[in-house]
Amino acid sequence: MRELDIAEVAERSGVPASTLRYYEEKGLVAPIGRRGLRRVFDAGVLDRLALVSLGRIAGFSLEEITRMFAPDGRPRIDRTALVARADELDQRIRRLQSVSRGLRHAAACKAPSHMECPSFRRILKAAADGALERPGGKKPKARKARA
Amino acid sequence: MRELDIAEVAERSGVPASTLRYYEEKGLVAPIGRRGLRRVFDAGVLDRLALVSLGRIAGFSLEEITRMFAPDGRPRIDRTALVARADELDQRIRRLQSVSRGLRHAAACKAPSHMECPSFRRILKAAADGALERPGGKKPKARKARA
DNA sequence: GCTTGACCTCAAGTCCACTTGAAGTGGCAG
DNA sequence: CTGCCACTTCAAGTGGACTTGAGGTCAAGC
Repeated sequence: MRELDIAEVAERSGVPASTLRYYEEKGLVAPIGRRGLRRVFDAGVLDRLALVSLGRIAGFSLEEITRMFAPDGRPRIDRTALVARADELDQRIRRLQSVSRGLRHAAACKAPSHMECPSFRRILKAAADGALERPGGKKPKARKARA
Repeated sequence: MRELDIAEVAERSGVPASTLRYYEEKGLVAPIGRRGLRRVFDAGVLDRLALVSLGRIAGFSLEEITRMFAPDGRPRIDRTALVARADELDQRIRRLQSVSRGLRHAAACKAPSHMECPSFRRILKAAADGALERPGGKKPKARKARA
């Protein structure tokens, strides 16, 4: 079991030391001890951080991630919740694909105004429709689309 | 050309009046005039807002959106930049797909610890590798992955 | 033993996209 | 003409995720 000091963890994970302290405060990671004042981490923290990273990318808040894989300390996860999240993520992915198509269309379309193009409008709508009700917390935007 | 008051725009777009004022301040939308103090919007603002929404979903900051489709006022867009953005977005989508797979795998995998599973580790790596260098501004996370 | 400087703590600051609140204005129904 | 209240302005507040700064500690090399 390798012991790492905070600078090594920072270097190997790419997560700044200040962030590591912040994560510790939030209960996302924990040093296995101290050498004087200095934190001593187990190399396993790198996996932990990778998991945090995964969660962040998936759109979870730190708070959610904390609850997810560390109610006690083990990476215990509610499998049902995970699948639900994956479903949400897939939904988001589909919208992003719409947006990507929209961007490419906008780049290619010769119409003077993109808004005149039916296919662009359709894409726009597809992307916008999903804009409501975000889980992770990126952009709720519209709660009552049309009265 | 229909004229809308701020409440109508808010209702039809789902964007709160406070946000519309904020957007105006940021140069994202503009009323065509005033009736007394009150803003009067052209119905076209709805398209504009849809475009803003599209941009937000794509991960652009308001600042970027402003520059993108309104250097002067028309929806002038740099097509090359758009394609570049679409490419970035596709890259992001691929990472998200990795994350989705990771979540589903975590939910299904019977290994006591996910970290023991090679396929999970692979997925994790795929997701993490792209975690650097974000455009829109969601999470740069690591600037110097490994020294 | 002394200096060095990486590490520590804690409070405050930053960024982004908004939201909220207080105080004021004025269009329009009655 | 009056009064209501939807609209206005401007300043300040919010929240999440960090970062920064001031001031302090201590392990280690000289």
